[in-house]
Amino acid sequence: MTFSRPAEDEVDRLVAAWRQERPDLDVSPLEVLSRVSRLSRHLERERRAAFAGQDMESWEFDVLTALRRAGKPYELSPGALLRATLVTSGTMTNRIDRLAAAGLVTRNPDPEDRRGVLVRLTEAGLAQVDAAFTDLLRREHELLAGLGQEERQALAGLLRTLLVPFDASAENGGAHSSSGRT
Amino acid sequence: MTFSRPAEDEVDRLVAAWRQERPDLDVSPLEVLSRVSRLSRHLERERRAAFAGQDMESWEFDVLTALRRAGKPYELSPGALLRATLVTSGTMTNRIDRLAAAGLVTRNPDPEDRRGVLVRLTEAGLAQVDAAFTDLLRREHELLAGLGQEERQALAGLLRTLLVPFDASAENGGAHSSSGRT
DNA sequence: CCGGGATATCTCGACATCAAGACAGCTAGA
DNA sequence: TCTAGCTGTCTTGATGTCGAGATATCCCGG
Repeated sequence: MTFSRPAEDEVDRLVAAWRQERPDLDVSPLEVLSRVSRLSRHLERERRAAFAGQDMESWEFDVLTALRRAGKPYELSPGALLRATLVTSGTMTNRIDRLAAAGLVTRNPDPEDRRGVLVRLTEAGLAQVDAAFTDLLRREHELLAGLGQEERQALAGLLRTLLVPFDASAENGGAHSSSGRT
Repeated sequence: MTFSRPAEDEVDRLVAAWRQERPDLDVSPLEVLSRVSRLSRHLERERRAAFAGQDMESWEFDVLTALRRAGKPYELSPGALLRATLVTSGTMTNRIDRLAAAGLVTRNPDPEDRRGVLVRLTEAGLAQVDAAFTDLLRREHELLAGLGQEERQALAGLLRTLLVPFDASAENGGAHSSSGRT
């Protein structure tokens, strides 16, 4: 094996195998979508390992950053949080329970809607999320080291094109207050 | 709101919020990596919904396609399967148990290594995976409708660059037999 | 003012995943 | 040949997530 072939990834091998087995099908969509799935899985694994060092779980981080982004007073409804993190309502209730038990958020009644609840970051929560976020950015910056500035922008733009249809259909939801998964 | 602004996605909003709250940080990595995570999550949700129509779970599909890709006799070890699907060994044992109970695979002793097992697709498994895969490709093709041929290739290439370091470090694993997540 | 439908959150049970460790069998070197 | 270490698979217990449904409240039209 020489040294200079443009590096192959697992998806290249996977696609080649499919072309062998099913030459009748156009498997080219996998070149993009399979890479998105696999990359996401690797990223998730990295995040998990990295957060483990600072007593922080990946799911905690997702919720806390959504609150942090919202700005003072760092307060969002469970509904806004579940739209931001793309989980179901049952999952979010459970997450809030545990974050509250850990003292990172408080759960307060919404003065304007008696069905509602407002989840607010505590001092401790704010401190933890700021530390973890700074750290995450540093690590993610390294993951992108292989790409130049222009390439990153191109990549971001292409991904946005794929993402817009999904985020648009969820648009109605709730006053598109905040949202997004870090 | 006019109609022609270049469409925004949730990540644009998320990044804008961070720039407001933490102008001291360079959050540009999120433009790429947050989109990868969110897109993957949306794709997963789509797949789940789509497969539900044909008595097929997303995790079953992942395992069956890995076997299908391997070519006749559609047989791989649990180890190869877990590397292909990026799950842990305990998860794979559990998956194989359930697939075998459903009659989609059989579990046979490896004649060359008495610790080993070979998982093989049954006729029923082969039929199911071929049907599901054809269907998946059709749907994934539609998801990419927003991009032209050249854009897809560019996107695939950029993602490969990010993926190579991960897949390379796993390279040693097991005779890089097959692998890949569909 | 009332009823019906929408919305916000929570409850509950099923289930898939992970992490760590148990164990049998392989393999290379003394 | 024996042993030490490695590999491949399975076991176990904890945990997070989903999906469906329950409940309370809101809001609009009549």
